[in-house]
Amino acid sequence: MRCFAPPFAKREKQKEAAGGRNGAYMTDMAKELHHPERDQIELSAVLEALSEPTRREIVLRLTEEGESPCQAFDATAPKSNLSYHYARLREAGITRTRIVGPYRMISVRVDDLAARFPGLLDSIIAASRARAQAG
Amino acid sequence: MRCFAPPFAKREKQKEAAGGRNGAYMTDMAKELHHPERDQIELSAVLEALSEPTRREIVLRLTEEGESPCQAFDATAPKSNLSYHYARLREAGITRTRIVGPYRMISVRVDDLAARFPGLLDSIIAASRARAQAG
DNA sequence: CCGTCAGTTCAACAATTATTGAACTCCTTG
DNA sequence: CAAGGAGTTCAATAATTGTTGAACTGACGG
Repeated sequence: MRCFAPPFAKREKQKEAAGGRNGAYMTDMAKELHHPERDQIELSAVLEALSEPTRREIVLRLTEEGESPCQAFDATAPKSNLSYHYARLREAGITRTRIVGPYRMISVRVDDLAARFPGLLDSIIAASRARAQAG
Repeated sequence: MRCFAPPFAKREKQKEAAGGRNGAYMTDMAKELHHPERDQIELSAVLEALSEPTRREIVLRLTEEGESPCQAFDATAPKSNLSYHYARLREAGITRTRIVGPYRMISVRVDDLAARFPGLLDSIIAASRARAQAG
């Protein structure tokens, strides 16, 4: 946690104009993201994460295309909404995200999920595919 | 919908005492409950319903013991909370409830779920069993 | 350094979920 | 009919989820 960032002179001006924010962002946007260990992946978190349609679509496409840049999903939803969904998927142990310069590559932890909950991801993917084809 | 129930004289008194409720319950508590048709069962609803631990426990026990009276789960949570969970399971198409006098028998729609999302319920049950044994 | 881009964080907001306890409805029995 | 039991409904509440847009951070190139 870096808490000694210098004052943002430019930001002070913008704050006055936008009239929105108090306090500074002091969050450390790390170069390595946290992922739960395989044995920490919880069934409830996985089921809940995958019950949401946007997140299920992301996972479906990732299983079809393999590791992809987050950018590949830009047309799916606004950036900040996607950030939220990526975080939910990652925290649930469903995806892995690695930082490559200004980009992020995201992939499904297929092996971990299969080891942890055999058949679960496959059945959800299959159901999603059937739905996508019928729709 | 029965809308011509007589005024509840006794209830009027209790309302004064309890100081809580306005208006009459006019909901028709039918003898037959609505269940979605097999092809109306939605993946999101199923995943979300089963992401909740109490509901998952109910379903797990039902698959082990077969159709059971709701009473069998009385120790799991308070009655009103159970009513809520039963309704969520039923609406999601996961369980079937039939009314037998003052009792309700509840069962899992195993065949429907298997037909609709092959392998899904099995993998969730298996994961829940593994968890129950480890816990 | 500045400007741009990729993606995140934040706060606000609306919607939804899960829980609670009292009142309710329906059924059964005496 | 009254009483009791099974289970539901209702309204209130707290917590959580999903969305939004502005501000932010870090990387990169000129």
